[in-house]
Amino acid sequence: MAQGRRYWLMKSEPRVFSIDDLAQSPKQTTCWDGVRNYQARNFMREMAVGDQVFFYHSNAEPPAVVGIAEVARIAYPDQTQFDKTSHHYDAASVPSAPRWDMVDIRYRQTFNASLSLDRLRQEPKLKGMVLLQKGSRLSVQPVTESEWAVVLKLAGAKVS
DNA sequence: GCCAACGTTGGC
DNA sequence: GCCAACGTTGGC
Repeated sequence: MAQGRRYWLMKSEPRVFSIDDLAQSPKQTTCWDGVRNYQARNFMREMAVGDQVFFYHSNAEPPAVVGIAEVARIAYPDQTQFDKTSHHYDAASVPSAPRWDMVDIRYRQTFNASLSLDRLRQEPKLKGMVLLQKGSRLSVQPVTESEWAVVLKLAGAKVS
């Protein structure tokens, strides 16, 4: 295992892009465009290839961690910021100094039983998770190694 | 669909 | 540099 491999959680609305969509993408890989929050962007800039990612369904019934992906490409400019026809267009960003980045993530697995937000809240060991903090809305957030292990265990997922 | 919490913008 | 107004996120 690579030293210092890190763990993250990324949110997506399943009606927009679900973990099934990721699994069915070419090479089971997608670029994570559209992030327009500086904190989330900064976390993506810290990512390394091979970092592990919990795939979280937000605005879902129920909201839940549904599986695992991994970082396949480190941060690079999100082209949608320059696309006037895109929802994510940012008139204040210029190609010589792109404001917004994205990473590529690759599908790894879908949990047999997804872990609802409710279930996660019931686990004392996960009290500190960024996801569970009051008012937390970050769409890209760090997960500690111990939180990663606890969630995996709750999911009954095979550790590889 | 509501609205609390949070981030961003822009007037001053 | 303060802060009110506004927009967005995302659980419920």
